Amino acid sequence: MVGKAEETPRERYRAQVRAEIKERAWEQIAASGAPGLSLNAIARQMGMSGPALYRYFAGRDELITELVRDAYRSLADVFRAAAASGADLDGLGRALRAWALDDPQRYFLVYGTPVPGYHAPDDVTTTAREIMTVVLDAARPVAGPADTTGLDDHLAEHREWAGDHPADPAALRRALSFWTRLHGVLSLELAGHFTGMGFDPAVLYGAELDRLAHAVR
Amino acid sequence: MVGKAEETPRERYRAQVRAEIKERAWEQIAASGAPGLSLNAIARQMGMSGPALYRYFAGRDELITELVRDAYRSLADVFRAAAASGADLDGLGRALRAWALDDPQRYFLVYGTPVPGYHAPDDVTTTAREIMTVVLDAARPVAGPADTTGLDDHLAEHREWAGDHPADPAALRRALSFWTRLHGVLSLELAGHFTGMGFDPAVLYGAELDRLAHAVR
DNA sequence: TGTACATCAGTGAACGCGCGTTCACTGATGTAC
DNA sequence: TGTACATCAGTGAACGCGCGTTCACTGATGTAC
Repeated sequence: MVGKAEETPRERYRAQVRAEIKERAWEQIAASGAPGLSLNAIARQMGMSGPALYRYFAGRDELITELVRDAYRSLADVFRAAAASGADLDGLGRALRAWALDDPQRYFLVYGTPVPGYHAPDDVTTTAREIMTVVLDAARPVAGPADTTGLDDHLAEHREWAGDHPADPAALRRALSFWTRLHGVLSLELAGHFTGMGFDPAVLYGAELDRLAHAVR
Repeated sequence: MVGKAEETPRERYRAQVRAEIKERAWEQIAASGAPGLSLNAIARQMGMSGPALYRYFAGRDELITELVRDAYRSLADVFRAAAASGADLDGLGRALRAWALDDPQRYFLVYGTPVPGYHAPDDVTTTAREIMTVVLDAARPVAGPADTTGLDDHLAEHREWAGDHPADPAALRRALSFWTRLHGVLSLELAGHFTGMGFDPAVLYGAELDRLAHAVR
């Protein structure tokens, strides 16, 4: 045995099959949405029998939970990478749109209509916080005009969600607006509500992002 | 026969049953989301057999389509009523939030994650335009500062969605922002993404609406 | 007012389907001596 | 190096379920003469 974390062939194989199951699952979600995800259909597509999947996942719920986790993780990674290479709020906004367009159903799995009854695993809140931290970091340097709505005061008093991040109220406000405004444009675009309206969603998104990056007024 | 539009007892009965089917359908959607809607379950709840529903709807798809239509119609009515009693953008924003909170799954049926493959009936675009017109009317009187992002120019050149509404580019921009920004806050709130974050979604919504009502900068 | 007929709401059985999941098993792969 | 054993991936049959939808029918309600 040489050193640590040796991986046996069997472990490698398991990891590969697990990965392929997830891939097929994403394909299926892309094709017919998360509610239509079927274990048997995945197995069929992989040329194996349904029960075989139970070697890899405890059941349908666990698979979906894993996909949700991966989706959060994926966005967090994208954001961290962007930040690491010097992206500001504007850069994060572009990264977000690229990530969303890359796989709309993945975006919806995270930010879309919740299935009544289903609850995401607790550990994704950690990843969600990680995402928020990156945004808060980027929201900090920019100084915008004062808030006239009383929102800053409210946020100053309710900053649990920011953890111990040293952002000032204006940055909290900007980070939140980054989230809600971009989601507003993005989710309507991905849901197809802009089709046939004439304008280019990218321009709308860009304008919204511009106003955020320079200052939320 | 007295006058016009006489309604026979049978017609009245039919209308009642149809209405009850829809009610139960909404209850079911509220409980387990639109994808989980089942004709048999509705029939069971009404104390009748499954096939009986086929007297009232051609099938599951037609029922859902009807619900989508009703949802759009409902929002359009709310907006028209608000506008008729003198509501400005701020009033429309409040009406929108009330309508959404009143039945979150109805909101999601209109603005939520689209089911790949399903297409809303064409005639809802008429209702959607009606909704947009009310917003455009309200967005008109307010004069805000100039746009610095080039969005106004773009919208001036792509105003198909506004029909022949005489709104100027700034109003087009404000109307669109009304839609995307409020949807951003509202959909995240309804999906539960703000729970546990500390702040009050109503305050965030109110602040966003304030900035819209006074001027989109 | 009464009778013959037409309309139509609702039933029950049935079809075919796909689902998630369990279980006892076969057969291949890896491990220990 | 060879043999005995343990591990474990995958199968096939089965269970129970609910779904949407069709079909031939019963029985009540309404209509025409």
